[in-house]
Amino acid sequence: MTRRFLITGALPYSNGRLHVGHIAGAYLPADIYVRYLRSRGDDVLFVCGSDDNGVAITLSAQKEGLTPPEIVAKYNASQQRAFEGLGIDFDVFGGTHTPDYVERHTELSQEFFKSIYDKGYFTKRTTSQLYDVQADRFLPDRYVTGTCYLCGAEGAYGDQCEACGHSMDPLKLKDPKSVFSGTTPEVRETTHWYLRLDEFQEPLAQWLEEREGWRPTVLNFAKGQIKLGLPERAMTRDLDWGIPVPLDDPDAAGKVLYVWFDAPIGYVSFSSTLLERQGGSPSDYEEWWKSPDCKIVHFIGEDNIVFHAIIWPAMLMAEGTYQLPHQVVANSFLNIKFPGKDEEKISKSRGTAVWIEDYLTEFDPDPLRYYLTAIAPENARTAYDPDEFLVRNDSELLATLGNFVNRNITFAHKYFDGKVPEVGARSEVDEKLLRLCGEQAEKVAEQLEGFHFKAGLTEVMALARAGNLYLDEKKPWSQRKEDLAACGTTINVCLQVVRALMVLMQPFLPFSARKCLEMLQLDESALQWDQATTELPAGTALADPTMLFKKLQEQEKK
RNA sequence: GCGCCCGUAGCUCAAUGGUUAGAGCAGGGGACUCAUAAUCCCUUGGUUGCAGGUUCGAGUCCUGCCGGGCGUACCA
Repeated sequence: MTRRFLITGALPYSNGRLHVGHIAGAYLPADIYVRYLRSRGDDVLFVCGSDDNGVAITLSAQKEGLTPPEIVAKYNASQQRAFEGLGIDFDVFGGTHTPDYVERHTELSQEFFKSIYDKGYFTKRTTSQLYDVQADRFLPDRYVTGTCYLCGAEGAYGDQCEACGHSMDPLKLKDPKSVFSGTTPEVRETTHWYLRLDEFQEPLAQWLEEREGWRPTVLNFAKGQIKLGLPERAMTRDLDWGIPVPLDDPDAAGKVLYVWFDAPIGYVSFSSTLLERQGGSPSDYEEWWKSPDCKIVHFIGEDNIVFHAIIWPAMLMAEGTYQLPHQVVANSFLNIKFPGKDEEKISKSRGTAVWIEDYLTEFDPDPLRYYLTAIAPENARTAYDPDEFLVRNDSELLATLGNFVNRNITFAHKYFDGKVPEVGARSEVDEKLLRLCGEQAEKVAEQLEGFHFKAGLTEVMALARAGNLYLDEKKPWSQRKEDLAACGTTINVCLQVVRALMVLMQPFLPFSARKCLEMLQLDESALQWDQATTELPAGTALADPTMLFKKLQEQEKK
């Protein structure tokens, strides 16, 4: 029976380019999973897009001398280039304030909000907040500085004093200044709508308790937050950039939805836009989002756990007609280790990032996909090391996998007229290796079904290693001189392994799998998972060998 | 300060409380030559951060300590 999956990648904020951390965290594992599912014949919708709303967009825009729509367009395009270059192949890459998507997004977000509103899960509340008269805007806590009223340190932020670590009430800060204009803000009253998360504390706790197969990091964090208690959270903001609050109430005038309220709805609205574009009805998204036979899997980074494992499910519970996520897969952050320096966090401002667009000017996508999967921060933080990237490309990816494919294709060309040689009587050694293809296919599948991408990749490499070992045992370069038929059998068996490897590597290394496909002169359907053990007939003509991977380290001559 | 997470070989990572803690890479030695000097075999390497405790049995559970990280801008 065909399974159905709706897979999402966390919406990247459209005020910056993508770096290796983004990819390792959410998008690469999501893409691997999707490619795997598709090769199994499952029905998959793979959805992503940029997160275009919120105060940070307006600030970034200001900083770059652009309008919000301009900065959104700029980075949405940049991100799409990066994804495309890496072969991260979404069915749709929308944007919550991007032309072609914003209309549907607005509509669905407002509907969603109103639905929760009608059910009484919002509290309308008026509070005092600091207001920057000159900049004509309310100040988020983080955008106020002043003197800490607890320790007296200067430069405390409205949400926290970095000197003593205490959280701050921005209204109590001494000598407050707006980060925007530097002027002294005044206190004004403002009204917002707060989501009553407390109403969902019990249902959420219960729901999380029943989750199976979730990573402990996700569950522990979410359960811990719930145990601390879920305060009401304002779901509206005083801002002129975003989705207007859809209420007739005069207090709602000029206000927008909190960016984290509308962002996850982007998954839904992009789905809707996509399905309509494919000739369906805009409401077709309900077959994915509201049908229990479809499994929804969110891939995110660790900073998103609170939203995807608590707030978004709470929103869904409040709205009432959607199903809850089947899985929330979160990776930890990826640190970076530059030569001669200590491991450190990826930081845009300190320039300690490896940008995807930069990477792609120099290297092919698959080596990065390989390396980022091999070091994926699935359980704990790991570090990206540019030198190690080169080493692992040369000594693992190229030497073990690429070389195995290459030596067999080349051998067939040299001694068997560029064709798959006839297979004679197979020995137990031959049979064992052929069996291993199926066994490894099962192991890889099992790991991927459980979201263990790193372990899955290890099993792919294990097959390549077994192939190399087999070659060394059979020594076809010697067999050739003594018994050409036996030699043919050996190469035939190896080419079966090449075919299996092609199928198994496809989710991880799609570009290289395609090269294999071309060398074996097979069509697309050969990449289906169950084709891993389909025998490549003797006599099949092979295309000229092409290198799957390039050597990247400087060769020290000698 | 408080809360949470983490600490396993030089590096990246594994080990439902159950034999002697395992792989890959890197290092050392050897074999081979089809292949991108790739491959294959052998090998070095660990007081599982430290100290206690529970248990027939602890890398795994508990307590304390040390170290790092997160909770806090840019950020997955």
